[in-house]
Amino acid sequence: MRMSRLLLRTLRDDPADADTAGHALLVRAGYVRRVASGIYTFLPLGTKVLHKASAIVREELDRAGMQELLMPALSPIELWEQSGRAKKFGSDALPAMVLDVRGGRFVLGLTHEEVVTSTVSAEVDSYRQLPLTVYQIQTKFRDEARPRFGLLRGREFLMCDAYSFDVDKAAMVVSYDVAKAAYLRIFERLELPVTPVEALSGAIGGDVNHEFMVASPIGEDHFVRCEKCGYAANVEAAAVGPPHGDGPGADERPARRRVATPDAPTIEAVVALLSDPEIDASRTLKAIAAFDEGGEPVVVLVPGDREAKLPRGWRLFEDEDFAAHPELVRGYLGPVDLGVRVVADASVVAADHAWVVGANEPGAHLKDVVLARDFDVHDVGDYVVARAGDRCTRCGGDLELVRAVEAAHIFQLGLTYTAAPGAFVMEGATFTAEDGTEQPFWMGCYGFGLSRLLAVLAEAFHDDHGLCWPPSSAPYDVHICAPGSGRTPAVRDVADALYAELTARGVDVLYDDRDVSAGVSFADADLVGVPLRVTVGARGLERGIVEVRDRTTGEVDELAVDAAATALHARRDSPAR
RNA sequence: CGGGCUGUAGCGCAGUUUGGUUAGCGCGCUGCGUUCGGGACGCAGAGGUCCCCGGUUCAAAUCCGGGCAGCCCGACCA
Repeated sequence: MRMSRLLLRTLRDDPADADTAGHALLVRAGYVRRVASGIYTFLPLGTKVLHKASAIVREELDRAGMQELLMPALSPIELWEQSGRAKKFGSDALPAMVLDVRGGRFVLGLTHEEVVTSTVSAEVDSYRQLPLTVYQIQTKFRDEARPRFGLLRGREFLMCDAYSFDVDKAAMVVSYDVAKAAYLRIFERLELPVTPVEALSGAIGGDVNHEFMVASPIGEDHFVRCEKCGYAANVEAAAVGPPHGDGPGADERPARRRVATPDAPTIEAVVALLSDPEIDASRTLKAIAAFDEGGEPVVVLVPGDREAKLPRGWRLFEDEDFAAHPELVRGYLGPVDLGVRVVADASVVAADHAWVVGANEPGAHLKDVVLARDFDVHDVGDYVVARAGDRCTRCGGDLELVRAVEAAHIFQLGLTYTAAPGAFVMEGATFTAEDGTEQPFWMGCYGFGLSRLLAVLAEAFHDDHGLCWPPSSAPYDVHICAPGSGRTPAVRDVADALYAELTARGVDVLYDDRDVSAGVSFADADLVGVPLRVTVGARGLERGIVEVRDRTTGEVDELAVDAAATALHARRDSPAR
């Protein structure tokens, strides 16, 4: 591509609305432009990178035996009503965009379990057609509460989503492992270090699932990793081991007493009000009202300085639930003499000190409350969100906390969309098994954020001067600069010839044929970040050479003019890194 | 959804407090000339619904009211 013809304008200043270095560079270097909040145009350079990444995704998924198809972005709401997920629209978990148009009400697809399940159900009747995994690369829409970080969280984004269909659980696990391995190969080819972590499944459903996390300072997620045994999990899902401690001692402790705490419904407010050097948030108990999977009210206790984590299927109390249960006083909940089932995190039971707890009446708390003496718990479990320094449940090692971007997320859906009671079951999602019986499909689904990947790559691969693409995702293989070509015919002739020869050999070249100063040409080359820059100039031609500079390492080599094309072609195929 | 900040040329910004000629600056853009291997310089130009609607006033980018958009922070509850 001749740069004089490329739809490209580089910017000298960071755009005012860019909040990360990577995104600022994608805008400055002319890869993307914002159209509206969370909505972007991919200019030709950005589109090239999307195509390069998509090609890798397609190659690896095809190689894993998957088949590409393309489903509509618009789907009739009836499909979502059938599965029951329409009821979740508007929530954070399922922020769907819904459209009333001629012909009825449609949903702009934010994920395609319903569509793919009805499609496959209509085409597959027999176990002989299984296993089957299909995928698509398509634009998705989500009504995000707050789009941010450029391409990282948009309202419209490009995604690769795959769906597997199997005869039973064991076969599903095989398909899942195949997809997981394929995704790992994709990240390897993109040169992005990724960590698969155990995670929560949210509104998608299913049990086993993994997120593919890329460590990054702009990540919106955190995962914990055990340095010793390699266990890795999202903090929301991580199992946390009980801390050391013997539980409350048999020693004499002051009796519990009531203290007035008006207008102090939060832990911070209570601690501030008591202003007792002995009492910080860790000496208070958070008591959280929720419904368990059976719909029964339950109160969960965690230390006041910890974030709580609810088991699958549990649901927090909302305003109307508190209204319906006046005995549970919002902001002043405590375990003493509470007529509701109480469960506690293991760290609560292991602690050997007294607690400050809500008194179950507005404006009052209880001090010096001791487990077993003043209250009992019906069950002990793992109810806290992991944090750095917690112990690994597998090996007892220390967990470290890593900030990361969720680049992909894969799920073992099982029968969630086909037969599981109370799940998002679609009609007729069955096949005839070998024994002649009708059986539901066992499904998996596998999502990979492609436009988000652009943001992740830009964040991972840049320096002060611009982007530094790895060859696998770079928009071009080679960038030719020809300073002085506008007034030195020999330079122009050699550069033109090199461009023509490389292009003929299938090397993808960005040729800066603009009549601009050397400084501008080099600065733009740095900004755009093509892996190899070739400089054809009068200075080198006097010695019969051109210069090759590696954008990432800064290493400079010299090549004889007449051998340059051959050498660059060879280097493109096996980058010397 | 709550709070804060912002909206002026393609991009980055000043001007708004205290209303007053023809609304400025840098980058970018066009033309001519000089220069030119790390974002050159001179001269001459082009480019504006000052976010929108309404109001106050002789006069509004500036004051008032309402709206919209962007960015940031927070988001249940403990």
